[in-house]
Amino acid sequence: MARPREFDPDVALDAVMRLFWLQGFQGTSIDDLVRVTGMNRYSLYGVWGDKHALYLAAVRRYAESIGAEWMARLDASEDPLAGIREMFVAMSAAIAEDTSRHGCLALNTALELGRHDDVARGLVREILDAMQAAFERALVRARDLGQLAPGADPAVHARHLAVSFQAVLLQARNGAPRETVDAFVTVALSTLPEVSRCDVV
Amino acid sequence: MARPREFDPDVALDAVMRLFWLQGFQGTSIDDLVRVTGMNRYSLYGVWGDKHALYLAAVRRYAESIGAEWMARLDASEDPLAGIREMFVAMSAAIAEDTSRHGCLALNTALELGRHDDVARGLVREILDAMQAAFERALVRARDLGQLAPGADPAVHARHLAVSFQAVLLQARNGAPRETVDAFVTVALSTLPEVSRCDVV
DNA sequence: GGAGTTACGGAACGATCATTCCAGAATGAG
DNA sequence: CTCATTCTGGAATGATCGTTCCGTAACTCC
Repeated sequence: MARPREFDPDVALDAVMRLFWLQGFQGTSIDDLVRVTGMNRYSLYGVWGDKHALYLAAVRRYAESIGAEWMARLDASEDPLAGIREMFVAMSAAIAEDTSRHGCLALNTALELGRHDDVARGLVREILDAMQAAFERALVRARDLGQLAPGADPAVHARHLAVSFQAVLLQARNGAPRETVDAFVTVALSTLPEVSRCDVV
Repeated sequence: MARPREFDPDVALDAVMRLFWLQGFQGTSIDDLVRVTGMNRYSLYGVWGDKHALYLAAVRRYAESIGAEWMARLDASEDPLAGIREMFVAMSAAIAEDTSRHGCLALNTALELGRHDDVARGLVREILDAMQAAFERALVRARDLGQLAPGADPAVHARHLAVSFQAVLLQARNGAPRETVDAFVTVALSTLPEVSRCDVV
């Protein structure tokens, strides 16, 4: 019925997401987005609305792709406590290799827009809450498997793990030396309320 | 010999620092700075140079006032482990009261400018390293007082504490619920390698 | 094949930005 | 008082920003 579009909105949004992830909201111009998507400027407005709406769409895409992948891997781990450990180790390894220091789009959003923008802050909160919930699911599974020390509160430790994971991601953007990240992860993971010699006594 | 300036550079830099702290580098215009300092636009350039140089001066001022105050308090604590605990508790309390979500200027800088700006990143690194060193001093003092479990490495735990403190500050900007911050602090502080019943056994 | 609809490329607009220029005002030295 | 010097208020500059308009091209349906 009309001229077909020459772009794939999904592919384009992915490119947009990656550019915002790298450069931030204010640091990315519409010209940049036109260049990276190969799209027409006007079409870009037609599909997603203005820059702010496009940014929110990119953050949602981030949550549904990058974020969901990490959480799915955690949920799929047969040994939940080992899954949590692997998650931190994998992230610190990923950081060490990321010379362009992406960090985490959700945290970047919280820092850049969160103070003024209630919608963005709510979106970030959803993402972080989802991560916290994933940690809590893993801890509850661990408890049911008898891996947890009695009296340990999965909710409290899930909060700690979620914030700790954010701390690691912050170091990513920050360019902290690997030994700092490793030292942090080691000590942070030592809080996992696993059944240990000490508790058995 | 000439017309005297109508402003105090120290007072002005303080106001500049607070505005950058709240609004970020890109989020603060020269007009904003003119307004908040009451200074002349041209004088502002004359004293500090361009916007970027002014921002770096503000970050240095932040380190020398706000940052140094926290570290001095830690160094002054008679009971070093208690001093560390109080530092985290005081910060989470301060966060809960700060409805405008300042966060930490050093971390904000790392996130906003750190990817491109080597000078800014180096400056932030100095600040964070200084904080880590302060934690390490406290832990070494604790060890000398016999408060630390044998075999505990002050350097490793100092890294953990420094990153954990950053994590708390991140929650500030983020607007996380107080219970999350409290849960994190409680668990994070439980890693302090204090002599305990378990170790005595 | 013509009509209607949608996408395209690019120019154009108004606002805001960092930075600089300029004319007048305030001071101290001679 | 006069002059050199420095500061002040505000206008001007040039670039970049997000957003919109417009003439043309490509496609489907009748």
